[in-house]
Amino acid sequence: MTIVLPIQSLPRLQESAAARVERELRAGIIDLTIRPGERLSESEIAERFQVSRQPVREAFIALMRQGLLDVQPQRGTVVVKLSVRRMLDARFIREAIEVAIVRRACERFDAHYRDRAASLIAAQETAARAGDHAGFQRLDSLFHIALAEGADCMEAWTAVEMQKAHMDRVCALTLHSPGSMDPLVAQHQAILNAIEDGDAERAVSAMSHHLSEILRGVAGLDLTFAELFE
Amino acid sequence: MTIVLPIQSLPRLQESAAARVERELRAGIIDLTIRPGERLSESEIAERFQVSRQPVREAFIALMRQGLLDVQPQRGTVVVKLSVRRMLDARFIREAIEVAIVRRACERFDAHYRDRAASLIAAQETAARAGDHAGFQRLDSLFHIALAEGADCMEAWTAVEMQKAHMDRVCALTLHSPGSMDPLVAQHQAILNAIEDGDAERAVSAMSHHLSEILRGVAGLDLTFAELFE
DNA sequence: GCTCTTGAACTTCCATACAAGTGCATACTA
DNA sequence: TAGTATGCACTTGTATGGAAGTTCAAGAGC
Repeated sequence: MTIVLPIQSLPRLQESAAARVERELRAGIIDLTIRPGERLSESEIAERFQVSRQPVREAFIALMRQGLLDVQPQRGTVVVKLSVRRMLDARFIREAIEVAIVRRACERFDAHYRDRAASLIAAQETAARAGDHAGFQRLDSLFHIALAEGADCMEAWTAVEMQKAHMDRVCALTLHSPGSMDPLVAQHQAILNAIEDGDAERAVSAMSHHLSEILRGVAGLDLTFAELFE
Repeated sequence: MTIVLPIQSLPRLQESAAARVERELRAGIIDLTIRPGERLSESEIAERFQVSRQPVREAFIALMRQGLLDVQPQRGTVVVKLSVRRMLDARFIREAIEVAIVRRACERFDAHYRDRAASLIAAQETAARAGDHAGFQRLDSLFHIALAEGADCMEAWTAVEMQKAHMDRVCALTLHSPGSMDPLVAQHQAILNAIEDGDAERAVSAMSHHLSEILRGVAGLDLTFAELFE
């Protein structure tokens, strides 16, 4: 007797070419490997990824909707420049949603994700001491996701993710000094503590403060890196 | 001497085929002309709109990102069914953002848009008396947009729009009784009054209450129209 | 009657060719 | 020289054919 796995029910074993191009381009745009203002072209990217123009085009359109590319018909496609205004707008929207998330988390928060959030904070301390910024950033994201999951707000998180990209892109410019991560860990702990206490107002103000502090050190970057800003 | 207008600086005179297909399909999906659970296919829609499959495909992908279509590779595309959960998630996100908008509006609100919001409320009263539900819905949307514009939060509104679709889709099921629009007008007025007074807490609770009342009458629809819900 | 195979008819995904528009350099004209 | 055509090289947008995968029903084999 052979056991037949329901393969067809899985999403798909291999992501599509369009999805791969979009994922890699997105990562490059956010970490500024692909520079703001840079001109892209469907055919050039297609050649680089060894695919046809069509999946590249679909990736371009998707990234345009996310506000990362500017597709100008018959003219060309450019990576949108950084923008203080756009960053502040992103922060405004993100704060609105994440504040609502922690407020709900104070009412009901899955115990499993409370433990997960706590262990993520511990991992962040380790990463901070090791000076592992890339790892820290990944753990930071996972912490916020854990809050959303614990509060049963994953749909809200997908809305946050789009905005987060515009904050991350500007933050990628900052030089990470050795002790820059420690305050963020403490802020995460403060948020989790407030949630565990069920203190909504404290949780909200802790999250609000945290999202402000993330952007500490970006002031003046639009002058230092003027060519990257619009 | 001939005057040459800078035509090339305009966005584009005629929207692309893909944009047109997306716009029309989206409208149909939201007003339930295209029924939840209905099966679509690129070639069928392409024939209906007299375009090739490619722009239809792009429209499908865009609508999938908005959570309105479910594109299953090599299997088919279906209009996602209505979902109470999804509607509540949309309301949660929308409330989070719109509450933040009115809160900001209490701090700074462009006078021009205050007048515009007031005139929109007046127009809503007229539409309500005439029993013009389609017109009322359009005016309702314009009112919320005016708030966002007045508070200088248009980026936030684009985030709201995506969620709004999931609420509108369920609301399209409700039978509009003659007096159902009057309370909504009053709620709009309450929101605007609070903003004019600069009373943030009152504005927030007015908006919150308004967004709750919009969904009045949808309770039990998932049982009455079980085949449209997942 | 039941199980398995097989093939036809669909689907979405990708590659390729062509259409249409933009910008720029070059050459031509007054 | 200044101004104006004009053609070329590029861009994105659309059409179409085929590749890869899924579903389903008909039919062979037991």
